[in-house]
Amino acid sequence: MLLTIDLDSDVPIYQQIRDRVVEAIADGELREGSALPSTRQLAADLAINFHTVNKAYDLLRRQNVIRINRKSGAVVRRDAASGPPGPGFADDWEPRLRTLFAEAAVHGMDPQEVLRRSAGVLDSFAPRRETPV
Amino acid sequence: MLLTIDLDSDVPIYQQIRDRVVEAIADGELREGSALPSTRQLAADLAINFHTVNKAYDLLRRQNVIRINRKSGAVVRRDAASGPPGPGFADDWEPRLRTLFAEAAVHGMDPQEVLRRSAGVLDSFAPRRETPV
Amino acid sequence: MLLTIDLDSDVPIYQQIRDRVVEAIADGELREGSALPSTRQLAADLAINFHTVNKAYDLLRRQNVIRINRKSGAVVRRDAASGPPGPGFADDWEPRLRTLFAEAAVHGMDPQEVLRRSAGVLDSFAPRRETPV
Amino acid sequence: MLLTIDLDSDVPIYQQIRDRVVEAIADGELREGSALPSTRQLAADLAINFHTVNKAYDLLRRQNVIRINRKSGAVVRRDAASGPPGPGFADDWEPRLRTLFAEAAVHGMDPQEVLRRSAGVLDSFAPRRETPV
DNA sequence: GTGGTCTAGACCACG
DNA sequence: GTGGTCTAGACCACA
Repeated sequence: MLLTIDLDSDVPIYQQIRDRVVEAIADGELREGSALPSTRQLAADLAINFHTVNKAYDLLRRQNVIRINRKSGAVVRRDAASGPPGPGFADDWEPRLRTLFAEAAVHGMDPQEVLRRSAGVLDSFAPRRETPV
Repeated sequence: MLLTIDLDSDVPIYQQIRDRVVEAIADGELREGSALPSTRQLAADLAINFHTVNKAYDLLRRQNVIRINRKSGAVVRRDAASGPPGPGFADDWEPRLRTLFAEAAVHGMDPQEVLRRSAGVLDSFAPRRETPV
Repeated sequence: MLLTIDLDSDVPIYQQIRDRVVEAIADGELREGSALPSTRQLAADLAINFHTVNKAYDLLRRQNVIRINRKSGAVVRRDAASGPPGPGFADDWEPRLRTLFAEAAVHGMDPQEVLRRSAGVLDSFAPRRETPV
Repeated sequence: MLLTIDLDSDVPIYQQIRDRVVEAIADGELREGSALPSTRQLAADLAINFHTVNKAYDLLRRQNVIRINRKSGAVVRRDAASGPPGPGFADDWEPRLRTLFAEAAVHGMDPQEVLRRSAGVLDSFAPRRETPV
């Protein structure tokens, strides 16, 4: 199965689906052009309602991660090789990074350890392919 | 004012308060033993319901960041110098890091840029004091 | 009642709600800061499901027309006095204008008549207030 | 190729075809009596299902823009010189204009700018020929 | 077959 | 009290 979710998590299911898809793209399991399962198919696989999958896909579409086609379903629209982020992206992203790192700092995680783990996560992602000519 | 919040954000207010307090500790503005404003005081300053502040403080307490005494109010319980994180902390924290980084990767932010910003955020925090003897 | 919808139209109800709200703002019936009815209240007034209103409000929020606050509900975020459109707006808007005008042209409406009606519609809108200092 | 469509747009393909044909007539690229490509030909050119083209042509026929003969295929039935619009046309058309202009107003586009763009679009259309005697 | 819309109702999170 | 989430099922639009 492509992705797993935790029904008991306090993170909404549609958000978990979004996160798992984004991670799958970063990992290289999905890449630009890859097809996602149909909403009803994925809903059946995860034993959840198809509206919830719908909401997740709609969110991914609004974030320009996938495109949705009536005929062919959901398709990955961008991956790491699809070009640099839009101008406003970092402004939204870095504050969240700051909050996450602050949490680690307060709980006593060493800055070197934070950096080490950061590098480790980045290394676990798929190497960036060259931008297609 | 110690912390500012955005009433129109989609992030719940109590969560914003938690985040700001955590960041203030990481920044060194608050340290172990520092007193937080009283719930009613902070609620008045932020023009919000004091139950909301209560909820934020309770969350911080459950996360071992502050302790709450009836007499002395809310006091910072730990900062970066208060010792290493508990055993389960990284298991909860790193997946969130992974999700955040995956988002950056998918939107095309260069891994070097991610690392650069990570180091920048860590540098903006207060240097670790020695653990008090 | 603030707005009326046509259940028999082929235009989706949530879209009609969006259109009516946008028109009410252009007409000056609603302005920046005006509160919209709560989702469940409006749903009851229109005798439709609250999820449909929810979808309409969410669409308006994504288009920066309203902001939604858990406490105070939906509030108008921008009107004609809220500053010029974002850079991409005209690129999305003018093609739709072109299609609409082409339809008029093909059906034989005189260009002068088109312009006359255009001016008439614009005159029916509220005069632009000065941007608040 | 006469017309181009965007398979990823949220606008249905049959609607896009209709729009492009109407615009081609307004532009003067097609005029009364011009033949449209056969459904199968156009479907092949656009790499879409020919039923979709059928649906678009049927819509144009119902809107009195083309007529369809088994023998001669689809032929443009009217253009700007084919006489004034029917009595109900403006009643259907102007509300859509109102909605479109309201959107521009709410997003802060200046009324003068709206009129300027309106005139620009009309100028880009083919000049009206005299009605053939 | 695909996704989109609307209805209906339960339950929760937030303030 | 507000909006948000999830479930469930019917029906429609599109290709």
